[in-house]
Amino acid sequence: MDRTTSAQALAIGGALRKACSACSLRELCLPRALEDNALLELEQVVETLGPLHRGDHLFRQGDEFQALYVVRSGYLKAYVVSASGEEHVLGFFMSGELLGLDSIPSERKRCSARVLDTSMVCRLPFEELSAICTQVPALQRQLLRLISRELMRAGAHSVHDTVDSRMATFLLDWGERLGKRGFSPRHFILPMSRQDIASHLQMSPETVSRCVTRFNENGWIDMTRRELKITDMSALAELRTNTG
Amino acid sequence: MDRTTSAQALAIGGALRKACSACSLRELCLPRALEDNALLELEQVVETLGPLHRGDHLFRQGDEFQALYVVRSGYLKAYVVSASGEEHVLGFFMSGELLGLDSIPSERKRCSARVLDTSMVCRLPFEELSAICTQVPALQRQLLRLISRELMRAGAHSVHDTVDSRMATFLLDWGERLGKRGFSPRHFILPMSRQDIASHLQMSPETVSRCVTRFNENGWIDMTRRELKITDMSALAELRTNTG
DNA sequence: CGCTATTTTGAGCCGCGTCAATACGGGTGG
DNA sequence: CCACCCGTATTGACGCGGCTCAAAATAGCG
Repeated sequence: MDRTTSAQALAIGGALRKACSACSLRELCLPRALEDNALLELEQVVETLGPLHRGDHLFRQGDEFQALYVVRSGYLKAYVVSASGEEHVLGFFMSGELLGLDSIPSERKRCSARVLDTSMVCRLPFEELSAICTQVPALQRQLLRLISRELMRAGAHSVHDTVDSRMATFLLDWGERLGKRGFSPRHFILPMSRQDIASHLQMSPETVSRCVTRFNENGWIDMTRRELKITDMSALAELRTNTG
Repeated sequence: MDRTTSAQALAIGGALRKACSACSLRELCLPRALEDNALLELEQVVETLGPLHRGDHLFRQGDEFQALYVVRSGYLKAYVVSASGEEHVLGFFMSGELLGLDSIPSERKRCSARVLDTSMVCRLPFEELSAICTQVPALQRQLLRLISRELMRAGAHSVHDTVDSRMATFLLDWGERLGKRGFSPRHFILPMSRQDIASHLQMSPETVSRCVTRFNENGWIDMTRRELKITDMSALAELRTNTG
């Protein structure tokens, strides 16, 4: 999947530059339910960045806050580096998802965003976006909608569920997000390392590994390296207690 | 403090009904940095609720989303009830703080809010608020600011710190929030039960209790029941690793 | 002054983190 | 095409923090 995705992004890169209206992500993204003339305004302030490559930084902790970002294609992770120097992964992002919402008040980025797999990204300068919002209530609404969705996700992070529960939730959630984008929700390639998963789910890499092994042995999944086939959806679904 | 706070709220309840501009919370709240005419608009859609009493619900999980709420005085908690029937406390709120941000997209409240101690609350009907935002960029900005602050708080919840670390963080944070409101940051009365604290910090009530005992023995705090004196600020500060 | 809810204390156990060693895989150069 | 190397992933052994279960102490309330 790595290569396919990035190749596509490259191929249509030129066209992306001026077309929210033609974007396949329209329904998932900011312009959802926007009228044509509003879309035109939005398009004028959107810049497309990329292709960005594995390891590149979209922004860094401490940078000045200036823009929001939407993933066009590829995958990114957001993370903070704690005082003790360890990385803590806040989340992973795929096409249509919004990054950078955490930093508006401080005027400094609270986290860094790094590319996991070759990506195209739309940049929405915040000042301009904000200005358009005052003219287009629907856009303002949608922005709030997306922000609030983000809040929910953050709040749902109920640790103190079992390790198995958190892992199952993570795998199912990732599959569902892919499903909304037209990919298979039960067979995919994860773009992040075990370390990243561990950090995000608040456990050790060893535990992630053991968890995967266990799931494999139980016949719930078939996972080697980063390729995952979910073979027993309902078994995983039973493990996750929370609101997804 | 319980009685004092609620009594004040009652005493000036009448005046509150029409005065963002005279509100002592103005700097902490939504109207921060708003011009006078914008304030007038805001005042016209704000309703004041209360006094609400311990145990009352401000809203419940599943309710239709219609408004945001700002605490005028008193204390509330937000929580979700999981499928297994247990309560999970998402956060505690004091004067000037905003509730209800998690629910915008779903049109249904994702959590419930319950009064911990007699409270006055401002109700901001979302439709109207949203409409004013399109006319008053500064308000829109401030709303985003508050929402984003909320996001940060949610993200900062780094479990997998020690129990002691989480507890220290919680106590210091609570004190600091009180400090911003003119109260002592090192001597106060917590409005929530040990159970609530435990749920919020993702630990068992027994562990909370043991933790308090330990802190007492170390001479860091002097806490009996809900009254807390912080006697060694720096000891606690050393425990908290994260961004507060 | 008893009754009940909350908090504290104690004993025991288990999940998961830590440390350490091994296996795997992908890239590189001969 | 194979040998080598290094980063990532797996597996194993062990210890401890914090959960669980259970009981005692304390506070709030009629």
